[in-house]
Amino acid sequence: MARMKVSNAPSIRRLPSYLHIIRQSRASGDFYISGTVIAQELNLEPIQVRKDLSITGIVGKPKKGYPVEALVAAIERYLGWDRPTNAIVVGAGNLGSALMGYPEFQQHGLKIVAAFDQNPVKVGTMIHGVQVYHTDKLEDMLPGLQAHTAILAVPSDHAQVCVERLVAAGINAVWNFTNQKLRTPDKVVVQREDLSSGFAMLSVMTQIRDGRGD
Amino acid sequence: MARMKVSNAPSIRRLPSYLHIIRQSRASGDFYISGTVIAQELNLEPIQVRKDLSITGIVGKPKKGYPVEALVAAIERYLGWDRPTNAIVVGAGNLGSALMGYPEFQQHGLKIVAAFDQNPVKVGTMIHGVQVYHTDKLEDMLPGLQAHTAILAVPSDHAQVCVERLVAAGINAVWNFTNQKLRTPDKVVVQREDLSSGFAMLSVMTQIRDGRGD
DNA sequence: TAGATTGTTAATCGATTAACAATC
DNA sequence: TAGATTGTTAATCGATTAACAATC
Repeated sequence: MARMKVSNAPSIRRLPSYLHIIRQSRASGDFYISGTVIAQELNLEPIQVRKDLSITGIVGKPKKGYPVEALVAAIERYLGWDRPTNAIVVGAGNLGSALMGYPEFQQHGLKIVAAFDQNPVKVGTMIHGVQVYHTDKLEDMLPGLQAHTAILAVPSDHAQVCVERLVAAGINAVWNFTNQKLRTPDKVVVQREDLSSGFAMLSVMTQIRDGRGD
Repeated sequence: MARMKVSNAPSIRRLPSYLHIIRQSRASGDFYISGTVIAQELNLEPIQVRKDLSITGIVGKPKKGYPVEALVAAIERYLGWDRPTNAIVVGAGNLGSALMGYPEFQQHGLKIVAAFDQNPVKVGTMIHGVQVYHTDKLEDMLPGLQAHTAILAVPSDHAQVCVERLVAAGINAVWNFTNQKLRTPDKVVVQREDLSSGFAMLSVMTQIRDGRGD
């Protein structure tokens, strides 16, 4: 499983955007929303939206679109966002703190139940309502927290050591915000969030626009 | 240009990881690095690394690999990271502050020259060495800052209004950390960084591993 | 030299898009 | 009803992977 294979990955990545729009539609009282409207909103092709939504199993009505309530439920269910996920933040620095305060996570069932850090100045404080513990307490506390997901935001050079400890203590899903490739046992799922690759895209798009000749 | 079309997008997104490893290799005194080694480090196929690197124009030597120094320079050049990019951060909240303190940006030639925020408590302070100004000063200050890139980290409901002001004031590249789709003139390049889609991937991978039956 | 590694060309794979009949 | 929108099937497109001759 060293490299987890997910089919439909591009579709899955688009689902949260759809969910966002469909929830807005629900909030404004609509009962149906068409793929055409969603596509318009996100600058996509309607056929792509229909294809993506088909993975949720919801069928639409010609002329009306998809039933909003059922679609929200089906996307949440497909993503596993219909049940709570407890997570810990490891590394309560700038980025870790920002993630603790990120309001949207609640809408994904993601609950940050504790943070861990080496820095004695941070230990014992609350950041955005989350208690910060010393990393040494990790093994003691993790079982009681009912959390198997870790949001990793430590300095890059601690990343590998850190993840090994996390896995030993019971973590099996890691959202990796460091720029390190992590070596983990097969059963551990890792999603790397790579800011650099986003900036690479922005840089290249800028150059092309400015006539780099591509 | 409403939807900027970039060929090789997946390759471009991988280049920063390659660059990171090749720089490490350089730091440890190597003159050559093979695609095989890079692939091993990142859990990729060697053929993919070779294909990706070919877009930089650097040719390798059979049996030895690619010249480290030339490859670093070529990737930086391809990404436009060989020349400085001045950027402003708009929204000095949790995420905006974290981005100002993100050490890796320096290695990409990205320099944050100012931050803007509505909050009077923040205005006038320095965050990670970056001066925070009131958003009202945007139009006055931007011309003097020589910055055409904005890192957008305002609350989602301000995103659209905000980007319109930015564009009017001279911004032509936006790194969008809000969850909003932005409507912008064709000439403006936008890269959206969507945390939700990353979490969607993590959630689905977890479910598959736990036997959702996919 | 022998063999590891390259670059190229072709094959495969998967995602996007097009076409269109079905239908509310 | 007329027409917008759906779901399906097929075509296209682009990215990944395989095969292999060239070569240091």
